[in-house]
Amino acid sequence: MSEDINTGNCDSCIYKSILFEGLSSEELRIINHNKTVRIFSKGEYICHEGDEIKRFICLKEGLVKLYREGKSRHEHIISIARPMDFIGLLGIFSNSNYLYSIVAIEDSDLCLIDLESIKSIIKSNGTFALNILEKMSSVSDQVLQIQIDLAGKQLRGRIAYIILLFANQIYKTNRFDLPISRKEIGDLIEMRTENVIRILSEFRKDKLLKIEGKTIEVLDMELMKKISELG
Amino acid sequence: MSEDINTGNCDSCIYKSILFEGLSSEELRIINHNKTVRIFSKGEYICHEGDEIKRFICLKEGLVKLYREGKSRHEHIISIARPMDFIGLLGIFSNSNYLYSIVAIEDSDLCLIDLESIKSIIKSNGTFALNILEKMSSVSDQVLQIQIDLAGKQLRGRIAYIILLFANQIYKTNRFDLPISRKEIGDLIEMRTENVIRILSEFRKDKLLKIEGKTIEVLDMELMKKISELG
DNA sequence: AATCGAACATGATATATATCAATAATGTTA
DNA sequence: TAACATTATTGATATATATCATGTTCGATT
Repeated sequence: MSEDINTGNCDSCIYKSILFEGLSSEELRIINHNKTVRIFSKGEYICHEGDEIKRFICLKEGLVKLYREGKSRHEHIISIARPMDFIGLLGIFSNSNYLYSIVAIEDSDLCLIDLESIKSIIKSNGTFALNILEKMSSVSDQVLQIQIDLAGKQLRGRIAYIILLFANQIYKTNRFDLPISRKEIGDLIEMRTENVIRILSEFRKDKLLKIEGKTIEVLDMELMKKISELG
Repeated sequence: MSEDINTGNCDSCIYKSILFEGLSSEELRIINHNKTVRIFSKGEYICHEGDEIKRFICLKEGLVKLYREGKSRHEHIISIARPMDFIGLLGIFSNSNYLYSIVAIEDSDLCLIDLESIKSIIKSNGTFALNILEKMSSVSDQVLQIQIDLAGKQLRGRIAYIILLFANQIYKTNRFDLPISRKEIGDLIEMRTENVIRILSEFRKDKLLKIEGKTIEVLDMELMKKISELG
């Protein structure tokens, strides 16, 4: 386990302009004194399902996955979160315990802010309150949209959808390294590992994708979009 | 179209104690003057996908469905909302337009509050802000949980899950009238109408359910729970 | 370099689900 | 009441997906 660090200054943080814009210097001081900045290595747990929620978590750098252990079936990945997402998003203000686990899938730089401090500032600063409401709403909404989008698709459509999500939303390039295994892709879009592999191979044979291990290149973006939408 | 009415007094509203508890009398006056109370008949649209979001919608009585028109496939019902749900929930603070349509599936009594008025009170009253954040978070979270729960199940499990949702969450009784058609159940849990009917018949033959048209009685609650969890 | 386990890959087969077809029941309108 | 449309139902079949079996590749460890 790495040590907690509190070096990062809020003034230079990417979140300052998004979230903490209108805060008074006193409010910023509170945040600054009640936060922990820490690097989590790939594979390291950030929280476990059932843990008490004590921190408001911001992802500064890296990539994490939120997932639930299925009682009956396999692990279900709820979301892959990237910087600017408030990864403690869902239910953080309505539940006292996490409904999912969070694990770093790349080395990640996180800022953990004491939740009570955030709540006290919400109470005292309405603009901040509205701001945080908008941001949380947006992130939760995105997660839900993805679940709904996926629910209506069959395997080919789901694979195309998730590849495009990585290409266009997360890495913003046609060529990228998958941060997760084929099994984890299956956990994310509810299909078996074998079928993930099979359909990726199909897309490779059909010249839609170039695949070398974890490196994926989207060769025919238009057709991928069509498969994702209609699939 | 029925006429807009503004008779309901906020003092006697079920939402007052949940949501508007700590408001000053001036703030309550603002709400009271910027709201519309209206009955929507069964089948009537409350909003259409794409409409601009201008109101904060509370369901006082009745039942509504939120759904998206699928581009490729069928209609997808996102949620059946009941009183105490803020049905304009998802993205109301982060989007300017509705991502789904809302239709009354029973005669429903709604309170439509001007969204800007709500926002201005959020800014001026931190306790209200935190309160609304908690409630919105809770409702969004529930919707997401249901989607995630359903994603991992096969047909029998999904039918059991949705029957239990109606029995335990919505109507709170073992015997109730389904407010929606078999086709709509299919739209809600992503399966074809024929299979909804088939599996309901199966459950009837297995003495799990008693079915007379739209009236459903859960005969073996324990087994239904097991099917729902493991399915 | 040898060994081990995990991830990747492909084919054969079983199972789950959708689709198609046909009919019955129900409600709605003229 | 007749005529019609919508919903509910069941069976036969096609398709999609999961499962099983087996082998290969890759990376970590010794």
